[in-house]
Amino acid sequence: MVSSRERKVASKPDTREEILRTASRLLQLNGFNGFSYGHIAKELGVKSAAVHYHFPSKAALGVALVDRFRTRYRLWMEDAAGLPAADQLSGYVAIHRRFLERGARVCPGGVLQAELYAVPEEVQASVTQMAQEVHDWLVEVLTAGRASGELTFEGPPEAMATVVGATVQGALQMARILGAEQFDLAEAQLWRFLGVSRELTKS
Amino acid sequence: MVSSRERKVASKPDTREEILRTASRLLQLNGFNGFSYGHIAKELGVKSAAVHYHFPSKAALGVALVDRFRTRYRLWMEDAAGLPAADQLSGYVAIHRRFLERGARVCPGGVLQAELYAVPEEVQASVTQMAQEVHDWLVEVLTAGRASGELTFEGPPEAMATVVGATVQGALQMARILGAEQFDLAEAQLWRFLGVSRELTKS
DNA sequence: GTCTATATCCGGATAGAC
DNA sequence: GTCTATCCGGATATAGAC
Repeated sequence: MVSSRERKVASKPDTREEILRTASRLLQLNGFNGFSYGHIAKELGVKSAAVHYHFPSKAALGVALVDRFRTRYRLWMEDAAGLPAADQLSGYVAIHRRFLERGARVCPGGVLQAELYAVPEEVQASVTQMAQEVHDWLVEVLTAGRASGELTFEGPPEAMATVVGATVQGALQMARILGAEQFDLAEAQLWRFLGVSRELTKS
Repeated sequence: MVSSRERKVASKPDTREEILRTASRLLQLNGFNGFSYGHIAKELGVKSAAVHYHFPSKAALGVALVDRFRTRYRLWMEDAAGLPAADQLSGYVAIHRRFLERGARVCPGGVLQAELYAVPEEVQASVTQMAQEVHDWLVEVLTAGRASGELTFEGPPEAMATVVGATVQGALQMARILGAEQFDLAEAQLWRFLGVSRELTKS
């Protein structure tokens, strides 16, 4: 699927992609207002003007970051669509736990929500869409999971979705201070509330 | 409060205090890196140099903000110490819901955790202490509450504390995007998990 | 305590050479 | 595509007058 035209001859694996990866890491660590073109450029060994070439404005960069994350998310959801509800939820948690493992990062969506009114409007719009999509997905999975008998939680799926999403986001941020174990504790607790014995669905 | 001009000349209730209140509001709305001396000064109708007089550096201002919040918290905890566990937890949630009501703000502690590595070290230290204190308090209340039979949740109090804290923080941030109702849904769900019928402890 | 003025630096952004 | 050079504005911070 890779066109023959764009084979990178050894040491030139697409600067644009590297920018996105670096920026993504910085976003997860420091927040949107906690990194700059200069930071990205320095890490990549280029000048900030080069970054501007690929992303004219920081708003554009922010939107690209969110949309990239959003796309991956959607692909993953489609991929996991057939699985049991518990497995889908397990994957959802695992995705977030990975942020933690990669050096105390937090979810890009979460940190952008926290500083929502301090980021460009275009970015706000993208974040809003992503958050809504993820929330809808959670509601869906929880609804189906309970209908099929896989899950046995109480209360409306809508409320449960908010608790699951908020717990994951919040625990991720909290884990930086209280330690990574807190995230695992929170996860274990969620499984109890969902009526799932975790050992069974360990991925 | 009223549309009539505020006579700031007549009533002079400590500029320092007004700075803290304004900065606190901006912090809750935009995050630590989302406001400046200039913003504070403009809102108060003074120059930024005046703000520097009261708080020499932004780190100092940040620490003052956190410590002020921390102190209030501690006083409130002492105050509520005698109450039933459900009432204490209810108050805890209410404190946070108030942020929401005051114009889609989030918890200062929460937003600082989100951008933790992008704030001055002194501020990080204060935030860490506050978060630890609140967490310890939650564990205590939950432990005592279950021991007394008031609460009937499953799992270790430690894990439940993380879920409660994370849910509140996360739901607050999420409510900006998904709507304030989400916070209430999450709260209701928490009460279910705690085995408390919410109507009884409505404050 | 607050002001004016200023120093310094940084961040976002653009123009044009290579 | 990346560089050098540069502009602009904003942010932190300080000095000294009032």
